[in-house]
Amino acid sequence: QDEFASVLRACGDSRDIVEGKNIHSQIRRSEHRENIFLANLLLQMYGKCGSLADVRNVFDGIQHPNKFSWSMLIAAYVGNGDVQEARNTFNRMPARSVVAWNTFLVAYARHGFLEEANEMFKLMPQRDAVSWNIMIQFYSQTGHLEAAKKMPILNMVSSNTMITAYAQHGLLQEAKLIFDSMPERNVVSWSAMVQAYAENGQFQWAMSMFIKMPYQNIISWTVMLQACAQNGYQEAAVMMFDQMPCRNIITWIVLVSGTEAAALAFQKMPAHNVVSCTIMIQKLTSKGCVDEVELVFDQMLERS
RNA sequence: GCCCGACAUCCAAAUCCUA
Repeated sequence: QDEFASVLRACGDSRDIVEGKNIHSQIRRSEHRENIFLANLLLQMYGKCGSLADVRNVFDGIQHPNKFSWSMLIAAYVGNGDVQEARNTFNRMPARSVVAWNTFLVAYARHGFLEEANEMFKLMPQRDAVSWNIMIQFYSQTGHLEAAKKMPILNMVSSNTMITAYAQHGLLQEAKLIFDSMPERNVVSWSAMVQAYAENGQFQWAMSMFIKMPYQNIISWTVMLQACAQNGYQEAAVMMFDQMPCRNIITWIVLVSGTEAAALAFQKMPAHNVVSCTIMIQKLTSKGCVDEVELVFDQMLERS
């Protein structure tokens, strides 16, 4: 049922495990209780919500897991940092799809296991564009830019990854060269360039990219907001924030961490999490506001 | 028998951690 499917997706995206479990029991009571498509989406939802016990439970209830079930199980373990279980699953699955290989490759890549990732990549029976892109990202983030450069650019994601890789190594011209040579660009390409300039002190270029991009989303707005704050444009940052068509908790956090009026912004935030409280505590600590630190800290404990 | 067929893996935004 498409109805169940889209609600499950939404629960996964918003990490709403309560609603997710609610849907789960509705499915169990419905004619779809054996539906593997919905079972797979349940796996994904529980994985995103970080409930590995439920993931296992659902998986064990599937009579004949298909390739989607298996790779979602691996993805759930990888996403929650359980490399051991991801490996066990990978080893005991009957037929390993490219996606399963890729998903598991990500586990090694995220943990910076260079030899293991290289070995794995070499052993793969097939490699697709995603496999190569995982390696580009992996080499870049472990500081092996030369190795990353040797990889083929297969699609837009490869290019976007290389833009970020060059920018993180301070190589703006190279990043721009990739950007200019792309046959087509998406919002990620543009945002990556905005950030590339911003992080390398080229505020004007960042701004001009931001204005030129075909459309902005919440991430590009947030990147630009941070660009203002980072480069010392306090008023611009506040103006930016006020003009934004949409905001989420991360936007608010960037405002709190990047501007002078942190305490005020912190109070006005519609919601808080561990990160927002941590940043506020850091700010208050550096100013020696002992009482306020305790207040925020207690708030944070209450919440979790 | 063959082809096709919903759902999985990679890229851009926040603090620290991830042995």
